[in-house]
Amino acid sequence: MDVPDWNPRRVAAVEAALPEGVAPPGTRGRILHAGLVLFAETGFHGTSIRAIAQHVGINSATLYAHYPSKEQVLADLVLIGHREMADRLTTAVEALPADAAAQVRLAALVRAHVLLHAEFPLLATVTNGELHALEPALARPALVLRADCRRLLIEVLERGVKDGAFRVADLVLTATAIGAIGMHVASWFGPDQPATGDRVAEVYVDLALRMAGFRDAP
Amino acid sequence: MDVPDWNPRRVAAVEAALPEGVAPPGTRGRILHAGLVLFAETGFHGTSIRAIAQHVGINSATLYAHYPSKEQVLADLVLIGHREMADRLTTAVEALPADAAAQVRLAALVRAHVLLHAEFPLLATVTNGELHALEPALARPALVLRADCRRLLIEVLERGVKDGAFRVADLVLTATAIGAIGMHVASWFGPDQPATGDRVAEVYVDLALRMAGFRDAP
DNA sequence: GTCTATAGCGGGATAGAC
DNA sequence: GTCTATCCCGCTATAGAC
Repeated sequence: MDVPDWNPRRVAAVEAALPEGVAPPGTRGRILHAGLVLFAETGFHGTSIRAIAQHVGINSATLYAHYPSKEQVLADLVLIGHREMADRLTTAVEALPADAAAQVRLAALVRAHVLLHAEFPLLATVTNGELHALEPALARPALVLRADCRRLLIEVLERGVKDGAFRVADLVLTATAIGAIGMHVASWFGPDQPATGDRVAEVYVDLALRMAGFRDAP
Repeated sequence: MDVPDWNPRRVAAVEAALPEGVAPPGTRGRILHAGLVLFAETGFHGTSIRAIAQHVGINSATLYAHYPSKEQVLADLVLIGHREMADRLTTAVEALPADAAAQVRLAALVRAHVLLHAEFPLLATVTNGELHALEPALARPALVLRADCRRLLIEVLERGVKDGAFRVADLVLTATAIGAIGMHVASWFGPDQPATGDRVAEVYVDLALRMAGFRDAP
Protein backbone atom coordinates (compact mmCIF):
# COMPACT_ATOMS: atom_id res chain seq x y z
CA MET A 1 0.00 0.00 0.00
CA ASP A 2 1.50 3.27 -1.08
CA VAL A 3 -0.89 5.52 0.77
CA PRO A 4 1.07 7.49 3.31
CA ASP A 5 -0.25 7.81 6.85
CA TRP A 6 1.69 11.00 7.48
CA ASN A 7 0.34 14.36 6.49
CA PRO A 8 -0.10 14.60 2.74
CA ARG A 9 2.41 17.12 1.48
CA ARG A 10 1.71 19.56 -1.24
CA VAL A 11 5.17 19.06 -2.66
CA ALA A 12 7.29 15.94 -2.47
CA ALA A 13 10.54 17.85 -2.66
CA VAL A 14 12.28 19.08 0.47
CA GLU A 15 15.23 21.04 -0.86
CA ALA A 16 14.22 24.67 -1.07
CA ALA A 17 16.18 26.28 -3.81
CA LEU A 18 15.99 29.48 -5.77
CA PRO A 19 17.77 29.98 -9.08
CA GLU A 20 21.26 31.41 -8.78
CA GLY A 21 21.58 35.14 -8.52
CA VAL A 22 17.93 35.95 -8.00
CA ALA A 23 17.78 35.97 -4.20
CA PRO A 24 18.77 39.23 -2.50
CA PRO A 25 21.74 39.01 -0.13
CA GLY A 26 21.48 38.84 3.66
CA THR A 27 18.32 38.78 5.71
CA ARG A 28 16.13 39.81 2.83
CA GLY A 29 17.20 36.73 0.91
CA ARG A 30 16.63 34.47 3.89
CA ILE A 31 13.10 35.84 4.29
CA LEU A 32 12.43 35.10 0.64
CA HIS A 33 13.75 31.61 1.16
CA ALA A 34 11.53 31.03 4.21
CA GLY A 35 8.52 32.32 2.30
CA LEU A 36 9.32 29.85 -0.46
CA VAL A 37 9.32 26.90 1.93
CA LEU A 38 6.25 27.87 3.91
CA PHE A 39 4.06 29.13 1.07
CA ALA A 40 4.78 25.90 -0.78
CA GLU A 41 3.86 23.79 2.22
CA THR A 42 0.75 25.51 3.60
CA GLY A 43 -0.08 28.24 1.10
CA PHE A 44 -0.07 32.01 1.39
CA HIS A 45 -3.10 32.26 3.66
CA GLY A 46 -1.94 29.32 5.75
CA THR A 47 1.40 30.94 6.47
CA SER A 48 1.80 33.66 9.09
CA ILE A 49 4.33 36.46 9.24
CA ARG A 50 5.41 35.01 12.56
CA ALA A 51 6.09 31.60 11.03
CA ILE A 52 8.24 33.15 8.33
CA ALA A 53 10.18 35.16 10.90
CA GLN A 54 10.67 32.13 13.12
CA HIS A 55 11.96 30.13 10.17
CA VAL A 56 14.51 32.86 9.50
CA GLY A 57 15.36 33.25 13.18
CA ILE A 58 14.31 36.88 13.49
CA ASN A 59 11.51 38.74 15.20
CA SER A 60 8.34 39.18 13.15
CA ALA A 61 8.69 42.95 13.29
CA THR A 62 12.13 42.78 11.68
CA LEU A 63 10.54 41.41 8.54
CA TYR A 64 9.02 44.79 7.82
CA ALA A 65 12.47 46.36 7.56
CA HIS A 66 12.92 44.25 4.41
CA TYR A 67 9.45 43.80 2.92
CA PRO A 68 6.45 46.12 3.16
CA SER A 69 4.01 43.21 3.53
CA LYS A 70 3.56 39.48 3.40
CA GLU A 71 2.00 39.87 -0.01
CA GLN A 72 5.14 41.47 -1.39
CA VAL A 73 7.18 38.44 -0.37
CA LEU A 74 4.82 36.29 -2.40
CA ALA A 75 4.84 38.74 -5.29
CA ASP A 76 8.64 38.60 -5.46
CA LEU A 77 8.60 34.80 -5.49
CA VAL A 78 5.93 34.61 -8.15
CA LEU A 79 7.80 37.03 -10.38
CA ILE A 80 11.10 35.21 -9.88
CA GLY A 81 9.45 31.94 -10.82
CA HIS A 82 7.87 33.30 -13.97
CA ARG A 83 11.02 35.16 -15.01
CA GLU A 84 13.06 32.00 -14.65
CA MET A 85 10.61 30.07 -16.77
CA ALA A 86 10.47 32.71 -19.48
CA ASP A 87 14.26 33.03 -19.51
CA ARG A 88 14.87 29.32 -19.77
CA LEU A 89 12.26 28.64 -22.42
CA THR A 90 13.36 31.58 -24.53
CA THR A 91 17.00 30.63 -24.21
CA ALA A 92 16.26 26.99 -25.02
CA VAL A 93 14.68 27.94 -28.34
CA GLU A 94 17.07 30.76 -29.23
CA ALA A 95 20.11 28.56 -28.64
CA LEU A 96 19.03 26.40 -31.57
CA PRO A 97 20.01 27.11 -35.17
CA ALA A 98 17.43 29.22 -36.95
CA ASP A 99 16.54 26.32 -39.22
CA ALA A 100 16.18 23.72 -36.48
CA ALA A 101 13.36 21.26 -37.14
CA ALA A 102 10.10 21.58 -35.23
CA GLN A 103 10.65 18.38 -33.29
CA VAL A 104 14.01 19.69 -32.10
CA ARG A 105 12.43 22.94 -30.99
CA LEU A 106 9.61 21.20 -29.16
CA ALA A 107 12.06 18.84 -27.49
CA ALA A 108 14.19 21.75 -26.28
CA LEU A 109 11.16 23.57 -24.94
CA VAL A 110 9.70 20.59 -23.09
CA ARG A 111 13.08 19.56 -21.74
CA ALA A 112 13.68 23.04 -20.31
CA HIS A 113 10.17 23.15 -18.89
CA VAL A 114 10.39 19.79 -17.17
CA LEU A 115 13.89 20.36 -15.81
CA LEU A 116 12.80 23.70 -14.37
CA HIS A 117 9.96 22.03 -12.48
CA ALA A 118 12.17 19.18 -11.32
CA GLU A 119 14.93 21.50 -10.18
CA PHE A 120 12.69 24.08 -8.44
CA PRO A 121 9.54 22.26 -7.38
CA LEU A 122 8.83 24.52 -4.42
CA LEU A 123 9.22 27.65 -6.50
CA ALA A 124 6.97 26.22 -9.19
CA THR A 125 4.33 25.29 -6.63
CA VAL A 126 4.28 28.79 -5.20
CA THR A 127 4.51 30.42 -8.61
CA ASN A 128 1.62 28.48 -10.09
CA GLY A 129 -0.45 27.68 -7.04
CA GLU A 130 -0.41 30.88 -5.04
CA LEU A 131 -0.57 33.48 -7.80
CA HIS A 132 -4.29 33.79 -7.22
CA ALA A 133 -3.65 35.22 -3.74
CA LEU A 134 -2.06 38.34 -5.23
CA GLU A 135 -3.79 41.59 -6.06
CA PRO A 136 -4.21 41.96 -9.85
CA ALA A 137 -1.55 44.68 -10.05
CA LEU A 138 1.03 42.45 -8.42
CA ALA A 139 0.09 39.38 -10.45
CA ARG A 140 0.03 41.07 -13.84
CA PRO A 141 3.78 41.02 -14.70
CA ALA A 142 3.83 37.29 -14.07
CA LEU A 143 0.75 36.75 -16.19
CA VAL A 144 2.39 38.57 -19.08
CA LEU A 145 5.41 36.28 -18.89
CA ARG A 146 3.15 33.26 -18.71
CA ALA A 147 1.33 34.36 -21.85
CA ASP A 148 4.69 34.78 -23.60
CA CYS A 149 5.67 31.21 -22.78
CA ARG A 150 2.35 29.87 -23.91
CA ARG A 151 2.70 31.69 -27.22
CA LEU A 152 6.20 30.29 -27.64
CA LEU A 153 4.91 26.74 -27.32
CA ILE A 154 1.96 27.30 -29.61
CA GLU A 155 4.21 28.82 -32.25
CA VAL A 156 6.54 25.83 -32.18
CA LEU A 157 3.60 23.48 -32.59
CA GLU A 158 2.11 25.63 -35.34
CA ARG A 159 5.36 25.64 -37.27
CA GLY A 160 5.66 21.88 -36.97
CA VAL A 161 2.17 21.40 -38.31
CA LYS A 162 2.90 23.68 -41.28
CA ASP A 163 6.16 21.80 -41.96
CA GLY A 164 4.33 18.51 -41.87
CA ALA A 165 6.40 17.29 -38.90
CA PHE A 166 3.41 17.34 -36.52
CA ARG A 167 -0.21 16.32 -36.72
CA VAL A 168 -2.49 17.72 -34.05
CA ALA A 169 -6.24 17.60 -33.59
CA ASP A 170 -6.31 20.94 -31.76
CA LEU A 171 -3.37 23.28 -31.44
CA VAL A 172 -4.42 25.07 -28.26
CA LEU A 173 -5.60 21.98 -26.42
CA THR A 174 -2.42 20.14 -27.30
CA ALA A 175 -0.26 23.02 -26.09
CA THR A 176 -2.30 23.20 -22.89
CA ALA A 177 -1.84 19.49 -22.25
CA ILE A 178 1.90 19.62 -22.92
CA GLY A 179 2.17 22.50 -20.49
CA ALA A 180 0.18 20.56 -17.93
CA ILE A 181 2.46 17.56 -17.80
CA GLY A 182 5.49 19.77 -17.16
CA MET A 183 3.84 21.84 -14.45
CA HIS A 184 2.60 18.73 -12.69
CA VAL A 185 6.15 17.46 -12.23
CA ALA A 186 6.62 19.97 -9.42
CA SER A 187 4.00 18.22 -7.29
CA TRP A 188 5.58 14.78 -7.21
CA PHE A 189 9.24 15.04 -8.16
CA GLY A 190 11.56 14.74 -5.20
CA PRO A 191 14.41 12.89 -3.57
CA ASP A 192 12.20 9.90 -2.66
CA GLN A 193 11.73 9.35 -6.36
CA PRO A 194 13.81 6.83 -8.33
CA ALA A 195 13.98 8.76 -11.62
CA THR A 196 16.43 11.62 -12.10
CA GLY A 197 15.32 14.94 -13.52
CA ASP A 198 17.12 14.15 -16.75
CA ARG A 199 15.32 10.85 -17.08
CA VAL A 200 11.93 12.46 -16.46
CA ALA A 201 12.73 15.14 -19.04
CA GLU A 202 13.72 12.49 -21.55
CA VAL A 203 10.49 10.54 -21.07
CA TYR A 204 8.34 13.67 -21.10
CA VAL A 205 9.99 14.96 -24.29
CA ASP A 206 9.06 11.66 -25.88
CA LEU A 207 5.49 12.03 -24.59
CA ALA A 208 5.24 15.57 -25.93
CA LEU A 209 6.50 14.53 -29.36
CA ARG A 210 3.90 11.78 -29.40
CA MET A 211 1.20 14.27 -28.37
CA ALA A 212 2.28 16.53 -31.23
CA GLY A 213 1.91 13.62 -33.61
CA PHE A 214 5.55 13.49 -34.59
CA ARG A 215 6.59 10.39 -36.51
CA ASP A 216 10.24 9.56 -36.47
CA ALA A 217 9.88 6.99 -39.23
CA PRO A 218 6.68 7.75 -41.08
CA MET B 1 -3.23 40.37 -25.59
CA ASP B 2 -4.98 37.68 -23.62
CA VAL B 3 -3.66 38.65 -20.21
CA PRO B 4 -6.60 39.58 -18.03
CA ASP B 5 -6.45 42.73 -15.93
CA TRP B 6 -9.00 41.41 -13.47
CA ASN B 7 -8.06 39.26 -10.56
CA PRO B 8 -6.58 35.97 -11.72
CA ARG B 9 -9.05 33.28 -10.78
CA ARG B 10 -8.06 29.91 -9.56
CA VAL B 11 -10.81 28.29 -11.55
CA ALA B 12 -12.33 29.56 -14.78
CA ALA B 13 -15.66 27.95 -14.14
CA VAL B 14 -18.41 29.75 -12.27
CA GLU B 15 -21.16 27.14 -11.96
CA ALA B 16 -20.77 25.48 -8.63
CA ALA B 17 -22.12 22.00 -8.92
CA LEU B 18 -21.93 18.85 -6.89
CA PRO B 19 -22.75 15.42 -8.33
CA GLU B 20 -26.37 14.39 -7.96
CA GLY B 21 -27.40 12.79 -4.73
CA VAL B 22 -24.25 13.51 -2.77
CA ALA B 23 -25.22 16.81 -1.16
CA PRO B 24 -27.19 16.55 2.07
CA PRO B 25 -30.63 18.19 2.02
CA GLY B 26 -31.44 21.58 3.53
CA THR B 27 -29.03 23.93 5.22
CA ARG B 28 -26.30 21.35 5.55
CA GLY B 29 -26.23 20.98 1.79
CA ARG B 30 -26.16 24.72 1.26
CA ILE B 31 -23.19 25.02 3.61
CA LEU B 32 -21.38 22.35 1.64
CA HIS B 33 -22.17 24.22 -1.54
CA ALA B 34 -20.84 27.50 -0.12
CA GLY B 35 -17.69 25.77 1.04
CA LEU B 36 -17.22 24.41 -2.46
CA VAL B 37 -17.40 27.87 -4.02
CA LEU B 38 -15.25 29.67 -1.48
CA PHE B 39 -12.59 27.00 -0.96
CA ALA B 40 -12.18 26.80 -4.72
CA GLU B 41 -11.81 30.55 -5.04
CA THR B 42 -9.59 31.46 -2.09
CA GLY B 43 -8.57 28.18 -0.55
CA PHE B 44 -9.31 26.64 2.83
CA HIS B 45 -7.14 29.01 4.85
CA GLY B 46 -8.32 31.99 2.85
CA THR B 47 -11.96 31.28 3.63
CA SER B 48 -13.55 32.18 6.95
CA ILE B 49 -16.44 30.55 8.73
CA ARG B 50 -18.17 33.90 8.59
CA ALA B 51 -17.77 34.09 4.80
CA ILE B 52 -19.30 30.65 4.38
CA ALA B 53 -22.20 31.55 6.62
CA GLN B 54 -22.79 34.83 4.79
CA HIS B 55 -22.82 33.00 1.46
CA VAL B 56 -25.51 30.69 2.81
CA GLY B 57 -27.42 33.51 4.44
CA ILE B 58 -27.16 32.23 8.00
CA ASN B 59 -25.33 33.30 11.12
CA SER B 60 -21.86 31.89 11.56
CA ALA B 61 -22.88 30.13 14.76
CA THR B 62 -25.61 28.23 12.94
CA LEU B 63 -22.98 26.46 10.91
CA TYR B 64 -21.92 24.51 13.96
CA ALA B 65 -25.36 22.93 14.22
CA HIS B 66 -24.51 21.16 10.94
CA TYR B 67 -20.75 20.70 10.94
CA PRO B 68 -18.39 20.35 13.90
CA SER B 69 -15.68 22.45 12.26
CA LYS B 70 -14.58 24.22 9.11
CA GLU B 71 -12.20 21.36 8.46
CA GLN B 72 -15.05 18.86 8.38
CA VAL B 73 -16.74 20.82 5.60
CA LEU B 74 -13.56 20.49 3.58
CA ALA B 75 -13.17 16.83 4.48
CA ASP B 76 -16.68 16.08 3.21
CA LEU B 77 -15.98 17.87 -0.08
CA VAL B 78 -12.66 16.12 -0.57
CA LEU B 79 -14.22 12.73 0.06
CA ILE B 80 -17.15 13.44 -2.25
CA GLY B 81 -14.75 14.45 -4.99
CA HIS B 82 -12.61 11.37 -4.66
CA ARG B 83 -15.60 9.04 -4.38
CA GLU B 84 -17.09 10.47 -7.54
CA MET B 85 -13.81 9.99 -9.38
CA ALA B 86 -13.37 6.42 -8.17
CA ASP B 87 -17.00 5.58 -8.99
CA ARG B 88 -16.84 6.98 -12.49
CA LEU B 89 -13.52 5.46 -13.41
CA THR B 90 -14.46 2.07 -12.05
CA THR B 91 -17.81 2.15 -13.80
CA ALA B 92 -16.24 3.28 -17.06
CA VAL B 93 -13.99 0.24 -17.13
CA GLU B 94 -16.47 -2.27 -15.76
CA ALA B 95 -19.12 -1.26 -18.28
CA LEU B 96 -16.89 -2.59 -21.05
CA PRO B 97 -16.91 -6.21 -22.20
CA ALA B 98 -14.32 -8.27 -20.36
CA ASP B 99 -12.34 -8.75 -23.56
CA ALA B 100 -12.31 -5.08 -24.57
CA ALA B 101 -9.03 -4.00 -26.15
CA ALA B 102 -6.56 -1.94 -24.18
CA GLN B 103 -7.07 1.17 -26.30
CA VAL B 104 -10.81 0.97 -25.65
CA ARG B 105 -10.21 0.67 -21.93
CA LEU B 106 -7.79 3.58 -21.87
CA ALA B 107 -10.15 5.71 -23.93
CA ALA B 108 -13.01 5.01 -21.52
CA LEU B 109 -10.85 5.84 -18.53
CA VAL B 110 -9.51 9.12 -19.93
CA ARG B 111 -12.88 10.17 -21.23
CA ALA B 112 -14.46 9.67 -17.81
CA HIS B 113 -11.58 11.47 -16.11
CA VAL B 114 -11.71 14.50 -18.39
CA LEU B 115 -15.49 14.78 -18.33
CA LEU B 116 -15.44 14.65 -14.55
CA HIS B 117 -13.02 17.57 -14.38
CA ALA B 118 -14.94 19.53 -17.02
CA GLU B 119 -18.27 18.94 -15.32
CA PHE B 120 -17.12 19.64 -11.75
CA PRO B 121 -14.12 21.97 -11.95
CA LEU B 122 -14.71 23.58 -8.58
CA LEU B 123 -15.04 20.24 -6.84
CA ALA B 124 -11.89 18.98 -8.55
CA THR B 125 -9.98 22.11 -7.55
CA VAL B 126 -10.95 21.70 -3.91
CA THR B 127 -10.47 17.94 -3.97
CA ASN B 128 -6.99 18.08 -5.44
CA GLY B 129 -5.74 21.46 -4.28
CA GLU B 130 -6.94 21.67 -0.69
CA LEU B 131 -6.47 18.09 0.45
CA HIS B 132 -3.17 19.10 2.02
CA ALA B 133 -5.01 21.31 4.51
CA LEU B 134 -6.62 18.27 6.15
CA GLU B 135 -5.33 16.33 9.11
CA PRO B 136 -3.93 12.95 8.02
CA ALA B 137 -6.84 11.05 9.52
CA LEU B 138 -9.35 13.07 7.51
CA ALA B 139 -7.34 12.91 4.30
CA ARG B 140 -6.63 9.20 4.37
CA PRO B 141 -9.90 7.82 2.91
CA ALA B 142 -9.47 10.11 -0.08
CA LEU B 143 -5.87 9.06 -0.54
CA VAL B 144 -6.91 5.42 -0.62
CA LEU B 145 -9.41 6.13 -3.39
CA ARG B 146 -6.80 8.10 -5.28
CA ALA B 147 -4.37 5.20 -5.09
CA ASP B 148 -7.11 2.89 -6.41
CA CYS B 149 -7.65 5.10 -9.44
CA ARG B 150 -3.96 5.33 -10.11
CA ARG B 151 -3.67 1.55 -10.01
CA LEU B 152 -6.62 1.25 -12.38
CA LEU B 153 -4.85 3.41 -14.96
CA ILE B 154 -1.52 1.67 -14.57
CA GLU B 155 -3.16 -1.72 -14.99
CA VAL B 156 -4.84 -0.66 -18.21
CA LEU B 157 -1.54 0.59 -19.58
CA GLU B 158 0.26 -2.52 -18.42
CA ARG B 159 -2.24 -4.79 -20.11
CA GLY B 160 -1.93 -2.82 -23.34
CA VAL B 161 1.82 -3.16 -23.29
CA LYS B 162 1.57 -6.90 -22.76
CA ASP B 163 -0.97 -7.19 -25.58
CA GLY B 164 1.30 -5.25 -27.88
CA ALA B 165 -1.26 -2.48 -28.32
CA PHE B 166 0.84 0.09 -26.45
CA ARG B 167 4.49 1.03 -26.39
CA VAL B 168 5.63 3.10 -23.41
CA ALA B 169 9.05 4.21 -22.25
CA ASP B 170 8.01 4.25 -18.59
CA LEU B 171 4.73 2.91 -17.28
CA VAL B 172 4.51 5.00 -14.14
CA LEU B 173 5.63 8.26 -15.72
CA THR B 174 3.20 7.80 -18.58
CA ALA B 175 0.33 7.12 -16.20
CA THR B 176 1.29 10.16 -14.15
CA ALA B 177 1.33 12.38 -17.24
CA ILE B 178 -2.03 11.08 -18.48
CA GLY B 179 -3.47 11.78 -15.05
CA ALA B 180 -1.99 15.27 -15.12
CA ILE B 181 -3.66 16.38 -18.32
CA GLY B 182 -7.08 15.36 -17.01
CA MET B 183 -6.65 17.03 -13.63
CA HIS B 184 -5.45 20.22 -15.25
CA VAL B 185 -8.72 20.60 -17.16
CA ALA B 186 -10.40 21.77 -13.97
CA SER B 187 -8.23 24.89 -13.86
CA TRP B 188 -9.15 26.29 -17.26
CA PHE B 189 -12.37 24.71 -18.47
CA GLY B 190 -15.36 26.97 -18.16
CA PRO B 191 -18.17 28.78 -19.90
CA ASP B 192 -15.83 31.35 -21.50
CA GLN B 193 -14.23 28.49 -23.36
CA PRO B 194 -15.20 27.60 -26.95
CA ALA B 195 -14.74 23.83 -26.68
CA THR B 196 -17.40 21.63 -25.10
CA GLY B 197 -16.54 19.07 -22.50
CA ASP B 198 -17.18 16.32 -25.03
CA ARG B 199 -14.80 17.89 -27.51
CA VAL B 200 -12.07 18.26 -24.88
CA ALA B 201 -12.56 14.65 -23.84
CA GLU B 202 -12.31 13.53 -27.46
CA VAL B 203 -9.04 15.41 -28.03
CA TYR B 204 -7.57 14.30 -24.72
CA VAL B 205 -8.43 10.66 -25.37
CA ASP B 206 -6.51 10.99 -28.62
CA LEU B 207 -3.59 12.56 -26.75
CA ALA B 208 -3.60 9.78 -24.16
CA LEU B 209 -3.62 7.08 -26.83
CA ARG B 210 -0.67 8.78 -28.48
CA MET B 211 1.13 8.98 -25.14
CA ALA B 212 0.54 5.27 -24.65
CA GLY B 213 2.10 4.63 -28.05
CA PHE B 214 -1.03 3.20 -29.59
CA ARG B 215 -0.92 2.79 -33.34
CA ASP B 216 -4.24 2.54 -35.11
CA ALA B 217 -2.64 1.19 -38.26
CA PRO B 218 0.70 -0.33 -37.28
C1' DG C 1 18.47 46.50 11.47
C1' DT C 2 16.77 44.37 15.17
C1' DC C 3 14.36 44.20 19.15
C1' DT C 4 10.00 44.63 22.79
C1' DA C 5 5.53 45.86 23.09
C1' DT C 6 1.17 46.55 21.42
C1' DA C 7 -2.53 48.33 18.59
C1' DG C 8 -6.47 46.85 16.10
C1' DC C 9 -8.77 43.60 13.92
C1' DG C 10 -10.73 39.18 12.43
C1' DG C 11 -10.36 34.38 13.12
C1' DG C 12 -12.73 29.66 14.97
C1' DA C 13 -15.62 28.16 18.10
C1' DT C 14 -19.04 28.20 22.27
C1' DA C 15 -23.05 29.64 25.60
C1' DG C 16 -27.52 30.15 26.09
C1' DA C 17 -32.05 32.37 24.84
C1' DC C 18 -35.86 31.47 21.78
C1' DG D 1 -32.16 25.17 14.15
C1' DT D 2 -31.27 29.68 14.34
C1' DC D 3 -30.18 33.54 16.61
C1' DT D 4 -27.26 37.31 19.70
C1' DA D 5 -23.40 37.84 22.22
C1' DT D 6 -18.98 36.76 23.38
C1' DC D 7 -14.57 34.28 24.53
C1' DC D 8 -10.04 33.82 23.43
C1' DC D 9 -6.69 33.52 20.40
C1' DG D 10 -3.60 34.64 16.49
C1' DC D 11 -3.22 37.58 12.81
C1' DT D 12 -0.86 41.81 10.13
C1' DA D 13 1.29 45.72 10.90
C1' DT D 14 3.17 49.77 13.60
C1' DA D 15 5.64 52.59 17.42
C1' DG D 16 9.59 53.51 19.46
C1' DA D 17 13.84 52.13 22.17
C1' DC D 18 18.55 50.57 21.25
